[in-house]
Amino acid sequence: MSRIWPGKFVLSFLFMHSKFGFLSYEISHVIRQRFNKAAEPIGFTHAQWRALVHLSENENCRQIDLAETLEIKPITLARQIDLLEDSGLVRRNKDNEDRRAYRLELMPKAQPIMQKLWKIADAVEAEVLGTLTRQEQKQMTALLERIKTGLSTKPVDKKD
Amino acid sequence: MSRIWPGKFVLSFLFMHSKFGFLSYEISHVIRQRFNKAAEPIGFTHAQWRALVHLSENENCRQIDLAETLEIKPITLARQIDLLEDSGLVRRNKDNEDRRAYRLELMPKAQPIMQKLWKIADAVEAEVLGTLTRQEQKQMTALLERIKTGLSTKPVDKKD
DNA sequence: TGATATAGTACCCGCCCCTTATTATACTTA
DNA sequence: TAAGTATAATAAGGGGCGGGTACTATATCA
Repeated sequence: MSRIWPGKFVLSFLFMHSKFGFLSYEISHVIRQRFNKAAEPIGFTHAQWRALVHLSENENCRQIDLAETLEIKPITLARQIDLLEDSGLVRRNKDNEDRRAYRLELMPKAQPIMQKLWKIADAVEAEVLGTLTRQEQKQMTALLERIKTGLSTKPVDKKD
Repeated sequence: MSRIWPGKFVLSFLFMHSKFGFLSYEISHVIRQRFNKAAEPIGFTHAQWRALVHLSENENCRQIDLAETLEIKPITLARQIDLLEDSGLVRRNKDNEDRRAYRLELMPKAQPIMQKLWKIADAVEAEVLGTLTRQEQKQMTALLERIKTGLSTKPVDKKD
């Protein structure tokens, strides 16, 4: 029993488990941290930021649709919308055709704030992605896009 | 004022902000969710899992070193170690050379559990990465590795 | 009309991480 | 050796983000 390996369990790694999960988590974690720190003076978090951006890409949508886009539960989104509404960046408009639902409207006040937040987001990403060439950055973003697309077409194990 | 764009703020995207931050977050979020759901019967979370793996790669390290590896604060790690110690997977050994510090030891009991968790992690990743070819998976992991390496060599803005 | 489904939310909980302050120990320096 | 500083770990307490369940109001279907 040769004990040339530094740890008892290192053998597990001879089978080359992928570390994609850890890597993507750690990197996105760092991005979130840095964004939150930089955006704290403006008073917004990464989660609210994410909601804002996805909302701006799909304005006047219902909460449930936005929640699905964000891959979070409606109740979780409701909290973020509460905050954004308190800040005056978003308004809940009663849906004409379905009185249960709201349509989310981005208020004009959101524009300058989103510009600031984009600046922060871009700066953080530039810092994080700095070690890659532009070519590599594009490549990786494309790969991630494909993964994400694959996720939505191949749900976990919905029973229906 | 041509209003051919679906939303008022879509113009922001003409400048092609990178969505790497969102993408990495969303994907890692899905991975965590699926891992946690699958690992719940065994009684461990993704955070504990992460600690276990990094510990197995660097056995007998001190908490502060492991915390740095994990990119979390020592107090945050201490909680995870509490749980892992309660489960009998990890033991805190007093450091001979520094009586303030502990050396973290993986207990034999950890091995079978880690095997199960690796199975879950591998399955989740296989599912998530399924849309990419093996070549592309390697490519992307390599790129992420480089990003992560770049992160540690270029800290946020430590003042020292 | 009654049964079922859906949009949103209130309430409560868990996980993960943090800030600040504290204790015990180590190191440094005078 | 004594004082001051730095460090490893922890206690206390809190916040952000997310979920489960159950509820209300409305919609839809039979």
